Amino acid sequence: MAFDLLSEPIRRYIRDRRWEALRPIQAAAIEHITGSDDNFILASRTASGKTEAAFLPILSKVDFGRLGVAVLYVSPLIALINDQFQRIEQLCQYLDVPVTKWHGEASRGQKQRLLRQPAGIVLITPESLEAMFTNAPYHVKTLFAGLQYVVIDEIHAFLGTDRGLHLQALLARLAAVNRARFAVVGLSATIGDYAEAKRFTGEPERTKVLLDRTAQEMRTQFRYFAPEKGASDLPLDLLKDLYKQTSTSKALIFPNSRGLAEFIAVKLRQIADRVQGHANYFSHHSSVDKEVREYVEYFAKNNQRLPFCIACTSTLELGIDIGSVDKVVQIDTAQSITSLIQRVGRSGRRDGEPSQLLLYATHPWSLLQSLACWLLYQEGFVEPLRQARQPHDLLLHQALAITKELSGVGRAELVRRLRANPVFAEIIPADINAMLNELLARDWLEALGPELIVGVEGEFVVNGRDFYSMFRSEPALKVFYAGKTVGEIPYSPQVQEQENLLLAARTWKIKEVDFAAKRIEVVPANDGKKPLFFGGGGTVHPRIREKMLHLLASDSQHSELDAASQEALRVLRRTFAGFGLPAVPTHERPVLAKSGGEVKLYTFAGTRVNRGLALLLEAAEVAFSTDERESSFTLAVAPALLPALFAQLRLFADDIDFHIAQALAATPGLIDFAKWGAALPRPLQVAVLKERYYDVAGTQNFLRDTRLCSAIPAAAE
DNA sequence: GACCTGCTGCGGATTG
Repeated sequence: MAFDLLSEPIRRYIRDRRWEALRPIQAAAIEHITGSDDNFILASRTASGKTEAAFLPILSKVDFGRLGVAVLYVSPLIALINDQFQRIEQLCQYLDVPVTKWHGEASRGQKQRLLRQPAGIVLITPESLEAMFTNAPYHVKTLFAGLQYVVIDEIHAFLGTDRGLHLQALLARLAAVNRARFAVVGLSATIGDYAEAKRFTGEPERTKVLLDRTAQEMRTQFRYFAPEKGASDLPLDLLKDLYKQTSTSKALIFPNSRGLAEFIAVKLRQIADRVQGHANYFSHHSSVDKEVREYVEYFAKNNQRLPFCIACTSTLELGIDIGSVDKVVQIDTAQSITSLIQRVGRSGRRDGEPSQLLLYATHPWSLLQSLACWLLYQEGFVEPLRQARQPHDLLLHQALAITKELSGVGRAELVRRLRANPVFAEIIPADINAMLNELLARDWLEALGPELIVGVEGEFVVNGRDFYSMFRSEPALKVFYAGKTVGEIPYSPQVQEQENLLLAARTWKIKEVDFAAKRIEVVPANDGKKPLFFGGGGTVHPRIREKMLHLLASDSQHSELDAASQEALRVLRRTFAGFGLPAVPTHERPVLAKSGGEVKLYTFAGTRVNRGLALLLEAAEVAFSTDERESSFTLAVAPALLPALFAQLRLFADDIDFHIAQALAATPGLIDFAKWGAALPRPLQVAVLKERYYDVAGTQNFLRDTRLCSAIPAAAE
C-alpha cells in the first residue's frame, strides 16, 4: 500500500491531517517515485492534490543530510510560490527541513540565511534562477550542486512557450554544475502531447507519465445574444441574463479581455445596486493592483457562504488557491481547449451537485468556435504544444548570459557549452557562428584575443532589469486614488484629465496625469468607459477550425444549446448549405462568389496556416482582406481563376524563405513576437518566423490538397 | 479579436 512506502514523519503528517484516503494520483506517485529515480510527469486536474503527490514521496526518500539544497521547486508564478510555501512548510515541519522562497519579492534576509546554511527546499521562478546564474554563479554552485530533485509546477504553462524553452536551458545548465544526476518531476493538468512533456525533462526515455483522467462533471449551457446594432459593448439583455444566472452563486466570468472584464464587473455591480443584490463584484487581471488582486483571492478562498462574482482573465487560470466556484462563465469564444480545461477546473462543489458552465456568445462564429472547443474537450482532445527545435533567439540570450556568468569565455568554450545544451541540439554550428558574429558586430560581445567578453552596448543589455526573461512588458501608468494604487493602464488617447475609466471593478474620473512620473490620480465617478488595452490576436489550432467546418456541414443537434443558440447555428448552417459540402468534409473548403469580381474563401485553417497564406498572397500582389474570426479571405480574383492562383502560390511557397525575408524588410517588427529576435542576423530571424509564426508545411499542404466548393451568391446570402 | 508571466544591486529612508 502506498501509505506504507512513506517515511514515518510523512505518515505522521498524513495521520495528523486525518485524510481518509490518498487521492489516486497521490497513491500512484508514491508507488512510483519511492521505488525509482526516473523522472515523472504527474497529470491530473486542478485541486487533485498534485503538490502532495510529488512531495510526499520525494520528502520520504531524499537525503537531507547531504550538503546543499536537496529539492528545487520551480513555479511560473510568484503568487503560486507564496501559496505553495505554506503547504510545503507545514509538511517540512515534520522533518525539520528549512523551506526558502527565492524570487524577486522574497525577503533578502531569508536568502542570506540560506546562503549561510544551504539546505532543504528552495522555491524559485525561472527568471530568478537565470538572475542567479548571470549575477552570482557561485551561489548556484553553493546552493544547487547537490540537488536530488527538481519539481516543476504547472509544467503545461511552460510547454510550447519561449519561457518553457528558457527553463529547459536553465535545467541543462543546472545539470552541468551538479555533482550527480537529479530527477525531475513535472506537475500538470491534462496535456495534449505527452511525448513532448517527456522531452521537457531532457531525458525522455527516463521519464514516465502518471495520468489521472477523472474529468470534471459539468452541466453545460450555451446562451446566445445577438449584438445590439452599432454597440461595441455587450448586449444589455446578456448582462441582465448574466446577472440572473450568477447573483446567488460563486462565479468566475471569463470575457477574454481586461477591458471587458472591467465592463462586466461594473455593470453587474450597478444592476446589483439597483435590485439590492450582494456587493461582492470584483475584477481580476494583470492591470489590477497586486494587493487588490490578493484581497480578491483571499475573499474567494476564505468566505464560506457569501456569493461573489469575479470578472477575470487568464490570471485566474493557473493554480492559485481560490477555493472552488459553482459557476464558470465564458463570454464569447474559448481561446483554446487548454485554457477551457483550466477554467472548468476552477469549479467543483463538494455537495455532489455538478457545477455549471455557461458559454455566452454574441456572434454566430464565436458560438460555432465555442461549441467546437467544447465538443473537442469532451472528446479528450487537447492542443498538442510543441517546443521550438531551433530557438535562435534563446540561443542569443543564453550566449550573453553565459558570457556574463563566466566574466568572459573563450569562443570555442562558449560554442561548446551552447551545443551541449539539449534545447539547441538541432541548431547547426554555422548558425551559432552567425549569431555570435552579429553580437560582435553590435558590440553586444567584444573579442579580447581568444576571449569573448560582454561589449560596451551589451553591458546595457545584460545589466538591465529586463534581461532575465524571455518575454517583454508594455509600459503603463500607475493609477492612484487617495495614495493607494488601484492598478495600471497603458498609454492611450484615453489617458487625459477629466476622462472616466473603469478599473478594479470601480468607475473613476482622471484628476491628474503625470507622464514623467507615470502616475494617474483618480477620484470615484458614477460611470466610465472600459479601459483600452492593446494586444495581438491569438492562434487557433487547426483542429478547432476543422471541427467548426464539420459542425457546419452536419445537422447534429446539441442539447446544451438554448433556443437562440440553436437558431443562430441553424442560420449559419443554412448559409453554407449551398456549397455542396460532404457530410464529413476533409479537404473541401467553401468559396463564395461575390459581386464585383471578388471571392470569399473560407479556409477553416489554423491561424498559422492563414498567416502563411496571407504572406504568399502579398508576395503574389493579390489584393485581399482577412477575417480571422471566420477564417476567411476576401480576394480580388474571379472564381474561375482561383485554381491558377493556388498553383502560383504553391510556386511562391517554394521560395518561402525569400518571401519571409521580403516581409521582414518591409516590416521589421514582424520578429518582435520573440523578445530577443530583433538582435539576430536576418537569415536567423527568417528561421525563427518560419518555425514559430507561420506553419509552412501546413500552408503548402493546404494549397496542394484543398478542393474548392463554390456556391452562387443567391443561394448563400 | 487576447491573455499571462518576472526582475539586480545599491543606497538610503523607515521601522521594530
